[in-house]
Amino acid sequence: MSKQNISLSVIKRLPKYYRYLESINEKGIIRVSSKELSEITGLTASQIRQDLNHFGCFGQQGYGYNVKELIGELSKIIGVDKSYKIVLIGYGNIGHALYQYKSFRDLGYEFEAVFDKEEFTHEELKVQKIDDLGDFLKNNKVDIGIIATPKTVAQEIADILCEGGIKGIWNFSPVDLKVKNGVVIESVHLDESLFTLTYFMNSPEDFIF
Amino acid sequence: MSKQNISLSVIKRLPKYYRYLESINEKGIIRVSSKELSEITGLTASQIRQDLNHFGCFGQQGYGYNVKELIGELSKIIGVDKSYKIVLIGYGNIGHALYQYKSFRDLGYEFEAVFDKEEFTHEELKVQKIDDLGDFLKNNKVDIGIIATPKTVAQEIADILCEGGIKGIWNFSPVDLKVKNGVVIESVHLDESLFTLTYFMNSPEDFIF
DNA sequence: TAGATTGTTAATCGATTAACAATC
DNA sequence: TAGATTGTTAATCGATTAACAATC
Repeated sequence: MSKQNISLSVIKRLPKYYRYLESINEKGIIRVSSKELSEITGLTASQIRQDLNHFGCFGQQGYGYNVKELIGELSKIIGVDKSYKIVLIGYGNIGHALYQYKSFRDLGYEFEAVFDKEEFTHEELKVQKIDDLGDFLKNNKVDIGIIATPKTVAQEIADILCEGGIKGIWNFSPVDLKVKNGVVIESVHLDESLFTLTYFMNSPEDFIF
Repeated sequence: MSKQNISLSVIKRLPKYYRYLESINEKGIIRVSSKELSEITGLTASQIRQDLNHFGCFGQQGYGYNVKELIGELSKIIGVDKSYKIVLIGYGNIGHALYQYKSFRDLGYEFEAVFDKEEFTHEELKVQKIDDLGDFLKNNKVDIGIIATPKTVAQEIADILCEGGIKGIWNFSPVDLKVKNGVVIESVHLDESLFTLTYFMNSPEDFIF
């Protein structure tokens, strides 16, 4: 039941469970079985039960899972029950979109500061000069750095973030960053996603989803 | 050597190969071995060779792969050698960012029209009313629909897109869309990505990447 | 109690890695 | 030719699915 040895495949499914359970909960449903979850998620009931059992015994024989309770457990497992302090680097198209995205704030992800190449003010938001990032991190405890810069400077920014004691990087630039052990990287490679779509559009015989 | 039976794992790696090869090419490097590719991508040489051999014999014993040639082959396999016509639905934060993103245009992805709840004009771009999407698709051949709407209307939009004969949907709303067979869905679930990051930030012992 | 459904072990399936003959 | 490196088969490893005893 230790957290050790849990595979990436399992972990990547946790947010999906969380999302479906939230939508079930919004409908006012109290309990759900792995079979029912299987039907709406498209995963097998067996896999759902085994995934959850990596973290604990949240169900009850003959009953299934209590929706609210399971959401609570998943929140703790994923860590969305806590709040996180963020710095955003790169206030271009994507950076701007992420900054505006309200859902993340509601979940407890708080933007502490925004940096770009040059300092400027945009609708009451003071965007700071990137040169001041290092100092800012020295004086403020920040958990997550979002990199939404051109790929040419992404690694450089990552280095500053690591040096500043950040715990995780959410990377939107199309490069694979190298960081010291202990810092977590999660990348959103939009180019790769679009290419995957493109591949399948040209391969009508491929029905592996 | 048929395209049948190629697993999703393999296909998801193709864009990565493409990206690394482009960067090697930019450095003016002519040839590359699977061993060298292994070192920069972090994948095993064996896996790289086996992945590529699903699509053809692009290498040469004792030499390796010609960088430009392999890029050309990958372009054809992925389908980035062609151009694609896009409609964007939802011109909010993310929709706006995607519309502005220059790289995609350079690669041959062309925005034919943009739709939102109400029609309006923004910096010379005429955003059309969503009610006109169906008609637009009847009169224009469109390949890809990008959904960047609130989740409440995403499935409804997907239905209109399918009805309109679209081939692929790039979905940014946090739902799993259901479409008729033959239409390809690729979703970018930002919430799931952020949750995965969050999970690992709270699990320092987990070193499975 | 009888029916339902979990938690968990065992069986199957698929993906990755290792090895090496072929050959440039 | 000798060295390097591919393409491909076989071995290993890991993830998914099936099955079922436990039990609510």
